[in-house]
Formats: sequence, C-alpha cells, structure tokens
Amino acid sequence: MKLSDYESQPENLDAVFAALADPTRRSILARLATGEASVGELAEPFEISQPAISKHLKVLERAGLIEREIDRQRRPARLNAAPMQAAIGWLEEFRRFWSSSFDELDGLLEELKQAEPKGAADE
Amino acid sequence: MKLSDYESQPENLDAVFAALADPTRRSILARLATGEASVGELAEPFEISQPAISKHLKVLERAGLIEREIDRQRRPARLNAAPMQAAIGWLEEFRRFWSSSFDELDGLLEELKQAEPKGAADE
DNA sequence: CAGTTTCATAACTCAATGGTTATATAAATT
DNA sequence: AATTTATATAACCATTGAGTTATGAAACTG
Repeated sequence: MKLSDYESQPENLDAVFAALADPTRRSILARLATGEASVGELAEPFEISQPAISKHLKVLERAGLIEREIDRQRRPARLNAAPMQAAIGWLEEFRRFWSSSFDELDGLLEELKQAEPKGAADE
Repeated sequence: MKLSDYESQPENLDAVFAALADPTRRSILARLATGEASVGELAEPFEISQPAISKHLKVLERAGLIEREIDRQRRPARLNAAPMQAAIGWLEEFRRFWSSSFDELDGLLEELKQAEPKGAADE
C-alpha cells in the first residue's frame, strides 16, 4: 500500500487525524480502551460541561472512532478501531517510505545539523 | 511509555495530529519525504495559491514536522521526523493498550512492515 | 403524577483554519 | 538601474471548532 492509496479515503483520514488532534478526545479514547462508558462517566474527569463532551463524542463518532449504543436512558460509547487503522497505516507507510533516516532519527538529525549544512539527507 | 505519558507533550501532539489532518499537508509531507523542496516546487501540484502553500508550511513548521532553510532567495523545506514519532508512539501505544480488539489491525501492520513488492514510493 | 437522571440540541461567543488578492522584500537577471 | 523570480506578509472572508448556558426529551424513581 502506498502513501497515495491512503489518500483515496482522505475524508476519513482527515476526520481521524482531526479527532486525534484534541487532548480531551485522546483522553476519552484512552478511557474507552478500558471498556464502554456513558457520557456522564466520560465527562467526570474533565471540568468542561456535559454538552462539550457530547460534542467531542460527535466528532469521534463522525470519525468512526466510536459507536454509540442505547441502554435505557444512557448512551454509552464504545471504541471502534477500524478507522484508527487508516491513521496508523498512513504513518507506518510514511515511516517506511522515509526509512533511511527515521529510525536513528535524533542522531542523524544532529549529524545533519552539524556536519552537513545543506540538507542532503538521502538523495 | 504509557498513553498518558504522551499527553505530557499534548501541545506538540495536538499540533502534529492537526497538521496531519489536512490532505494538502500530508501530500506535502509525502513530497518532502523524497527530499527537500522549494515553496514553488511544493505548490506546483496543487491548484491553490502560493500564499496558501506558505500557510500550510507554517502549520507544518509549527508542528515541527518540517524545517526551513535559506538558499539564496529560496526557502526550501526539509522533513523532520521526530514529531511524527510522537504520533506513531501514541497510536502504537494505544494499539498495544487495546490489543485485544486490534488483532485484525496487527495483521495489517505486519503486512505493511513486511513486503514491499514495488519500489515505487509515492507522489 | 411529579421529580430526577441522562443525554441531546439549540443558540450563542470567540478563536482558529483555509482560502483569497494585493503588496512587500530580497535576491537574481538583464 | 530596472525587472523578474521566489517567497512572505497583510487584510479580508467564510467556515469550523470548542466552549458556554439554556432548554428539551426520554427513561427511571418515588
């Protein structure tokens, strides 16, 4: 799979990365990784309002990262991994694509900055 | 490293994920993975204006994903992998943390990490 | 039935994004 | 010196994002 192939679902990739770009949402996802939780349970650790949490859940849902259920008057959220796969896939592919300098990154960058003023990395 | 540890640099993680949430910027990064490029070269494949590209580069620079150089009147951009590692780290840690439901994804990642039939990279 | 719990939705504010065009700056070219 | 090239910056516009408070709708409880 090529990098450009991941762009064949750009909207989903956009939505997933955008969803991950917020610390509250990442925290919610981490919480959901331990099991499904109601809106109230998800809101509890934060100081923001319940509607704000509901909005975050909508963002996560639109990205496909969670699914909502109905349990009486509760609307618990459950994690869905599939869309995360797109993000991981893109990043892993990117890393492989740029393999030459990715692994020993820090060391190489230091070398580049000091030993080689003009960035001829791996061409 | 735990998931919560990645939240110790939330701003950077925020900026990196946000930077990756735009297809133009992902495309720019893919282009830069093949080597540094000037603003004009980066703008060429797109139909948007040059200032728009400069703005995207600023976003990428703020996220630490690129560095700018000065070569006469050109300001070529060069990839910087370090912040991307933070994003990969968070996602991989998340995957590990939620390993039980990530089995299918593990398979996909193995695929990705292994065979590369065609040497062709990307746009 | 009346009240409470759980959650969603609406309406609003404020800041940030992503785009534009127009202009400025600095180096290269003629 | 004048012009062209490469890029940045400013000013503006429309849209989105993240938050708020207020209110509504179900479902549960007494």
